[in-house]
Amino acid sequence: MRDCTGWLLDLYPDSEAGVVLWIVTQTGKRLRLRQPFTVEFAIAGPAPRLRSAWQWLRNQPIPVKLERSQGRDLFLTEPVTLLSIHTDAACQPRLFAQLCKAFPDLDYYNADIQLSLRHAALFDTFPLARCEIEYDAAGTVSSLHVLDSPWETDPQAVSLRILNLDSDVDPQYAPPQSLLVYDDAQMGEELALAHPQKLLEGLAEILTAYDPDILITAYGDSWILPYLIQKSAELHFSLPLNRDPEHRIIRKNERSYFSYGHIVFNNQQIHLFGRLHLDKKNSFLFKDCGLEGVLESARVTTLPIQTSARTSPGTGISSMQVLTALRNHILVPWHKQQVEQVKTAAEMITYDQGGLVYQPKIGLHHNVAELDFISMYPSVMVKCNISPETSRPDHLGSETEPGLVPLTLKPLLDKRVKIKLALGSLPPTDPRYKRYQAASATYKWLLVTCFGYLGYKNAKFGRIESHESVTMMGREALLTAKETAEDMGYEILHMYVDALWVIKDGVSRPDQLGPLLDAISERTGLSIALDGIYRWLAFLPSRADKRVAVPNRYFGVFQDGSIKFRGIEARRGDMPPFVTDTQIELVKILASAKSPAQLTYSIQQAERFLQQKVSLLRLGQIPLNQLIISQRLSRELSAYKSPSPAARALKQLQSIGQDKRPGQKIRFLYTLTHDGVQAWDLPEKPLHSQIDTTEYEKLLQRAVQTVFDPFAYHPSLVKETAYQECLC
DNA sequence: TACAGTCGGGG
DNA sequence: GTGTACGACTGTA
Repeated sequence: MRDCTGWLLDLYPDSEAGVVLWIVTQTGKRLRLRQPFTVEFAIAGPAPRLRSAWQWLRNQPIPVKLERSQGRDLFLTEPVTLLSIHTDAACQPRLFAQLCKAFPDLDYYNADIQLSLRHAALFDTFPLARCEIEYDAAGTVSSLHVLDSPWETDPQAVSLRILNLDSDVDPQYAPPQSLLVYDDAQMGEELALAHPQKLLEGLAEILTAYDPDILITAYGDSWILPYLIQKSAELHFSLPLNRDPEHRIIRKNERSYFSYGHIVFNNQQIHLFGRLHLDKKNSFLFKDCGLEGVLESARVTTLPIQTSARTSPGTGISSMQVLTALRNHILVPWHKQQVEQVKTAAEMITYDQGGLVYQPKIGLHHNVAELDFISMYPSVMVKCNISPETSRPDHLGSETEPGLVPLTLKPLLDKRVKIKLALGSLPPTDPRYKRYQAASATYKWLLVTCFGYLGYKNAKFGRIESHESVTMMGREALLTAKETAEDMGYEILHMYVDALWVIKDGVSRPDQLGPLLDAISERTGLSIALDGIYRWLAFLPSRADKRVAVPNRYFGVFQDGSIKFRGIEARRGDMPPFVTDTQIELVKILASAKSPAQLTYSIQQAERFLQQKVSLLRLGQIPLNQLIISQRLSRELSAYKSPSPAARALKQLQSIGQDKRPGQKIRFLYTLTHDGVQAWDLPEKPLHSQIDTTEYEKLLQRAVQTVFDPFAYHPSLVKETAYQECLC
């Protein structure tokens, strides 16, 4: 018998039986261990059907242990009678698929659960958990103890070997000539793509010598790894991308799906075994929060690192709920079917609204304080114990046992608060600072998504009534905050879901807001913080009707000089960088005015800056990539009923055999050509003389108007003097 | 003018 | 493998 202490790098089903565990030991060894692992799932239904299923299970080849049992379905008051099926982890997905095909009418429980979650429920494991393990000479684990928890803020760190794999240029802009292979110290090699055999040999040598734990690529999912795999096959070369020789690399297909009212495109994925492949271009989490964020997300969701890097926070929070359910012996339904309960008309009025949204007072304001509730909705869920099983408001607070959702959220919220507090007192140079920031940003997404998930009808533990309870409590809290502020002599300029903007004569310093913040926290039981005090802030009217305010169109500058803007052109992803940058720069110039008196001067400065930009545009001196419009395709080309610019650009691409799927972005320029646009991904770039500058001036004019309007200033873009200055 | 198409939002 | 809202706004016909 041997034993070791180490960190769990990866966990997946063995091809034969049980699970494979990869351990990075304290002494730096990489161990591949196996552990027998039996899993359980269950079916419910009419007794005769369960008897038939019992017979069927007895007569099929996969070994199973069957028993009658009872379980708790969160959505039912009575216990459910079950036929529970115990089988080996490696066989369960196949057995479930076959059983489900033979008995589609039964209710399935705990049937489609990630292996890592099942393991976590039993052994308290999670990615990078520190473990103490006993195993025999054949590498079979006999005991496993986890020594730390995902909720520790400073776990003993594991030292991982990281290898980066990029191309010399971004393949989106030009065809790459070589691959760059380098470690974290930026030491590495450049391998020419022109010589595949030499490329493979060079890479194999590095992989063997360095034996990385994590392979971080740019476009490894969509291009580099598929390319390497294909070349290896063609040349009969054995490239050690994988660490586990018994497991083949798997490719998960690309797909498009709906999320948040948009169609989203997910590229294909390449997963390795025993080594982790992370594609930084195919992971929102990686782009947002870096490797630290990816690892942190895996730790708290218990999803495998390669999976957690590529999934949405919705999947993450859902996994956490499933884990809570498993640990508390609550059945996890498959294909949750649930209808909204009938409500009276009166109930509809109180329930069926979202967050509280006010009409802001249009125009320019000075010394405005913005107060934000911290993680308002998740806090409400925990504080009021809102969960699918405790969601009716007449039940609110009456449950003594915390529900599934609060139980899941509590440790996450607590850890985020702990980290945020620590961040406040740490210097940015502290080694923990970066990790804490990444972790906080990661948890933020998990927490935010949890609320939406509560109201999603296909979520395993969603229930629309819980969703509505949360928004109702949120509205109440915001109204309480409003009353509190008014009681203390503040004027409310605006309220929006979890934030309010207030002013009061003589209040212009953060410390003056302390009593108000304390009073609101006291009266609502929720944490609220000062986002900042604006030197000035402009709430914008609707373009259609200048008398009507729009709840989320504003821009302003805080006392520290940082600017904040919502809903204006620069926030939109479909504006060309030229317009976005110019608009932001204009706001910054106006922001440099420390007092209303200095504004006149700043406005003049802003106008001069603007005239220069316009001149450069007309002279064709703005680089083409500053003029690219990027839009998300919402459908197939044939499904477009009217030829939008994006559709016309897509048509151009398709005519040269390039395709874009719904959810992918298409980039184009406004041109003076027949279509009025030119797709950026065509081999030919347009000449500057073909650019439709009036179209860009129109976009710019609009963005400029947005910024200058609150200052009652209306510049025209044509100014001969500035134009001539640029000509010289 | 009506309808089609795109975007943001939370922190 | 997991949020098909909702309203502001612009473009097309």
